[in-house]
Amino acid sequence: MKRTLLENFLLHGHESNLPGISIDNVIFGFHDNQLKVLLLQSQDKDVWMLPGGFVGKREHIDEAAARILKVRTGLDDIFLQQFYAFGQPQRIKNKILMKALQSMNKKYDKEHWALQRFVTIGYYALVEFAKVNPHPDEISLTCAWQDLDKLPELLLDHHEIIQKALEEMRLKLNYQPIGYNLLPEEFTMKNLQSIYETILGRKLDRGNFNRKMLSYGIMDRKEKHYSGGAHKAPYLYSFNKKKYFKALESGLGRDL
Amino acid sequence: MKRTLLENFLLHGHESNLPGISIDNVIFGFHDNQLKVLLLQSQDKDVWMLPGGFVGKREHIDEAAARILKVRTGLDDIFLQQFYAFGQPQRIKNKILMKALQSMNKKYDKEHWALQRFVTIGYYALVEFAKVNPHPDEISLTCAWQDLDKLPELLLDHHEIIQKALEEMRLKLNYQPIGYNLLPEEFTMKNLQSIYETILGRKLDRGNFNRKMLSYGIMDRKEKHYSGGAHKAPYLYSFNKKKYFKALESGLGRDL
DNA sequence: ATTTATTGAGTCAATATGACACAATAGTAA
DNA sequence: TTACTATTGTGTCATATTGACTCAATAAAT
Repeated sequence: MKRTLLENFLLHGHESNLPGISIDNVIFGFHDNQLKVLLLQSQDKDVWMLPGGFVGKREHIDEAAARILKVRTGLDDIFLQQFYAFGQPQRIKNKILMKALQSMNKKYDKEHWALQRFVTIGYYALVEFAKVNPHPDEISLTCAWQDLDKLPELLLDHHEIIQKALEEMRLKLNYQPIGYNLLPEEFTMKNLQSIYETILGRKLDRGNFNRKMLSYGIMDRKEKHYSGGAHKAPYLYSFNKKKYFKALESGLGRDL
Repeated sequence: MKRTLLENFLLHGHESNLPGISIDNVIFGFHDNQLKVLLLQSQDKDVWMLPGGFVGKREHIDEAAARILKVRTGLDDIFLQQFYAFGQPQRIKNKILMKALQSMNKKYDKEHWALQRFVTIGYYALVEFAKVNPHPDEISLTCAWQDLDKLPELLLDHHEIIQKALEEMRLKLNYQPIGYNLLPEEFTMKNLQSIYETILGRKLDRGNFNRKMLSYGIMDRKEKHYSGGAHKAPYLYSFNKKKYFKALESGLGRDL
């Protein structure tokens, strides 16, 4: 069954997809006060890769990215941002797909559409960790969250792609609802601070971070406190969506 | 002669270029205290477009962008930054190329490689206005600088592409040598301020801008004054390249 | 009951910012 | 030569922001 899907795709994919263009999604989630990336493990078991795919002949590249995201996470309406196109001439998806082709005992040659050079367009997605049910596909064994700072060996330039995603996210931190999309409805100030620290790549002072975030007036403090951890129980907050998005228009921390 | 080049390109371009991918350069220059964009006018005379081109089968997309830039400006080693990929399914280069094909009286069909949908990758370039000698090509009549705020009618989504270039440039303003690449060796503080005002899209206070720029310690003040304009002659400055690039690493205006 | 790590709140000096003011001056007009 | 004008270099000052730091409160663990 799975084999049939893959066969069909390799033999007929060129009829419905654009040649030479692929999409790779860097899917970020937040758990245990750490940023995670959703990765696939190939059947070889030794290499991990970003969940990617191709673009339909009449499909917007943004739609393609959303479709691919949905396959992996089951989620609709997810924040998705294109950030860079990667176009080294060595970008050829040979390893994975060649094995697949060989295992099919099909005839194929170097001209096979899936063995050509691909320019890949990177998107980063911000998802709420708890809502995701990772979903492997026909050429992958595993689909799992990986710590950003403990990434396994990755296919091709996928390591570079993740780094670039982080860099671009850093630039847009004050203009996009990054905390909003990564966190659940209710969260602690420390949760939010951890996200900022990871994206900015440096530690922030707790008190000052607190003061600054609250000064934007974009969060509502709940009566409830977080319970479960040791030590003093922190307040829970949620974003005031209306004020948050209003503030993002001109950029957090930027003056009118 | 020109006809032959174009013919050759349309008939054989698919052999040496990647299918379905193009490059469009937004080339910025600075003159008369205004930002300008270098545009091409098609033979139809009514539509302008960004200077673009295709990617060689073994060429890095960055190299392709640099090659295309060189053809237009004659310049090497120019600051060039990829900023976005545009992939609506309606992106078909029909108008211009169809006319060219028709005028050749060659047989062609809807499957012609140049009439397929293209995903275009946008780069912005920052060039020193005075060093550029605009250079039209075989399918263009004119190649000229246009004011950013008085753009003529543009092909396809090229207007959107220019806007996006500006937006992305705004985000990177503190991390890229934007003034350095747009200005000549010596310039006035007002020149620099005009660039910032255009990119940020708002007026800045003269005195405060002055104070802030000088506080970075990245500019050397010359003994000479600018002469030519009426009124008090301003100082000339030049960037201290070493300090400038050092400061950009952590971002202008950002703390350590 | 005591310990412990963490939280909420606050202090305070140093720095940055925004909004102005004002004298100096290069070319222009008289 | 002189007055005029628009622009420049520099400075002021009240206010806002920042970074570094305290300290009492407190929830869970011992």
